[in-house]
Amino acid sequence: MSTMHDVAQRAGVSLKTVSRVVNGEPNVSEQTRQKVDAAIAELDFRPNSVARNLRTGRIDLVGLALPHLSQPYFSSLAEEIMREAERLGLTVLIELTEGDAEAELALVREHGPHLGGLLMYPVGLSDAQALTVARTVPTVFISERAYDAPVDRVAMANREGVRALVGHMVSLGYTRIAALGADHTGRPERAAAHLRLEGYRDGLRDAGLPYLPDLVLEVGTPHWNRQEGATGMRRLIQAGTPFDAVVAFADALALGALHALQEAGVRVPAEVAVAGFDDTDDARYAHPSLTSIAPGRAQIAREALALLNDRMNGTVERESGRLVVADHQLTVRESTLGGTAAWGGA
Amino acid sequence: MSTMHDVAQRAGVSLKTVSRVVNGEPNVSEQTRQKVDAAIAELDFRPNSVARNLRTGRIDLVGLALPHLSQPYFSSLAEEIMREAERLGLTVLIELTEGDAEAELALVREHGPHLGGLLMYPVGLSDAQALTVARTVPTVFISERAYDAPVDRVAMANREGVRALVGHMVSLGYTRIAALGADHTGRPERAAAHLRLEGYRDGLRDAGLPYLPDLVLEVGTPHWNRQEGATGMRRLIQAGTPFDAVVAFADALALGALHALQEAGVRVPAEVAVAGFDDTDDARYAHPSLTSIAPGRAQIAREALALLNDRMNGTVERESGRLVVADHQLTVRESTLGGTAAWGGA
DNA sequence: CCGACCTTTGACAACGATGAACCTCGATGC
DNA sequence: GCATCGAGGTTCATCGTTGTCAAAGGTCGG
Repeated sequence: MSTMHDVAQRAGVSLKTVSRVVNGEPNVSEQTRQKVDAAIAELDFRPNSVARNLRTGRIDLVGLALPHLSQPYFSSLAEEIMREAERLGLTVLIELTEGDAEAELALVREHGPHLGGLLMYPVGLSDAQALTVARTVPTVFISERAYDAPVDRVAMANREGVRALVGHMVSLGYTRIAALGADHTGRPERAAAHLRLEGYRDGLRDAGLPYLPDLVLEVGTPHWNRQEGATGMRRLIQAGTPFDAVVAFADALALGALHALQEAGVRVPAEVAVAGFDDTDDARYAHPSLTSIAPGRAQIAREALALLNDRMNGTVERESGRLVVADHQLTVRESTLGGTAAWGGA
Repeated sequence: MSTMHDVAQRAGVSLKTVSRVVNGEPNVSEQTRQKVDAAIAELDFRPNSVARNLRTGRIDLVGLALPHLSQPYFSSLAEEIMREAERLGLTVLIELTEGDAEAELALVREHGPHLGGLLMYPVGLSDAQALTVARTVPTVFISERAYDAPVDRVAMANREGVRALVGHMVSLGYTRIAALGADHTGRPERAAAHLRLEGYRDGLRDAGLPYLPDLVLEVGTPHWNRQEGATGMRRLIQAGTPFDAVVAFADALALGALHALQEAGVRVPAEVAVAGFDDTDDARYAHPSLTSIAPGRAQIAREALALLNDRMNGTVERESGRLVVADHQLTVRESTLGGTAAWGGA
């Protein structure tokens, strides 16, 4: 590797002048600039970012702390964030927390000081711990849970999204709409479930439909997965409570429900309509393809990095909290329409 | 952040002595060591890795270059590698190449010099380019394609795995076994398809069964996905060629095939058995759950990092090539047995 | 023609750590 | 008693950049 020193020598100028050219600083004559540029090209010089970071104290490395990578939502979120970060000239370092508060904190202790900023999808963090994290390194949380602390957060339109889903069902004439994925424990880390249930109630209220507790299905584990969806659906079918639509709080739940319904010989959407939330690839490729709420992943990535950029540049008050809620979009597919689109279609 | 200087002052020793303690170098009295350790603890000092890297020229950051993160195989591979790397005290920097040779090279040009090592799942790289990459930064490729260049590579047991699948089918009494996912273009980046087809032939030969071209289904795009699997399967069904089993070269293809079969009213596994390759989560949760070959992801991660470690430490000849093929494991599930296990079960 | 002022450039220290070389001091060998 | 040795410690230069400051040279108004 050639260094700035080599370039300076070759161009017959001082080190500092090369630095000026590289960083596009003013007060360099056009002639000098060209000489330096030529030398840079000839030597294939690239500034050593390690040395630069040491000198400036700035680091263009931002951490991305996620519980897992294997769940589609997280891997696609990571992809979006990496793409957006590249556009901003930032490098993303992904860290896995396993959804464990201890690991979340350890990560920040360990890597925090060497990161320029941090995007975190927290799971176990308490209000106080979230603040601790944000004080260690410029941080933006991507989380459905509201923190009682002055921290930045980007969230999905949980409530509005489900409300739109219910509205969609109503507009198609369905009236006995089940909710799948509720949580009644009130645990703060299940905030997404709570908000989505609120959205469900909003939707019913909009339509003047009654809220029927028998149609609200709780699921077990905190991970919304297909098995939980199938189990919940089977419970409803066996209970014999009549219903003509299912709004699941996650695509995985909806896919499980879909399976349980087909298993029971119920035709979707002819007899029962189903919709999910997240707009994962699995939803698109399901059979029938699944109506879902696209939570604006790209926007979440963009906004989160924008907020983080502000913090890294110090252009925002230190102990302040901002909230951005991404736009949602209703994506209608076969599971609520019964159209003739081929399997795997849009 | 406190620096080594602060620690030295607090412990009443010189900077270098602190450095010795931190790095576990010899020639420090027990007494001094304790004083320094105490000071480190009190100040919560952590060595600035940026400065250290600058001085030593060593970096504990290894790149992981993958085409995507959204495909389950890659995200779970990434998880395994990150876990293993942590055990080795290495940090992993994930980079997305989109499967583009240009991007793969650009990445190496751009980040290569700042990485201690690189694990790459190459897609577009030619033999010569692979060598260029390996010369820029210590590199281990994770790839099914053999490179005609002295580079390290870790691969799956493509051929053996499919051979085992065919053997499994045969042992269950199936005799007209279709292969789904073949490639006849001969393009080197489709090496996995070629090897798996070889394994298919091996399996037939083992059993004394004839190779019937009509049962070998090529699929379109280079990405093995569900749609391609479904399309291929439909083609075979329509052709009317009798078959009683399908060995798909990827789980995604198998899932698509499963769908096409069910769509056509064919019962799996009662009428036709289906198996895949990769042992993804989707295979486990499919209905019926899918028999598959587990390619030894954990082992791949472990071996790849072991090879890379050697290179980073220079304990292996510079221009040399080593090959590790991971063990495969046949994972039998409902799609070939028709057992009574509940949907979503193991 | 002089000082004020601006532009262009360079010398030098600094970021925080580590490696090389050197110093000190008590113990050891002959 | 003197050279030698090794443990324990220090000092100083250095990695490759950027920030600070000052010097050199030019322009311009008075």
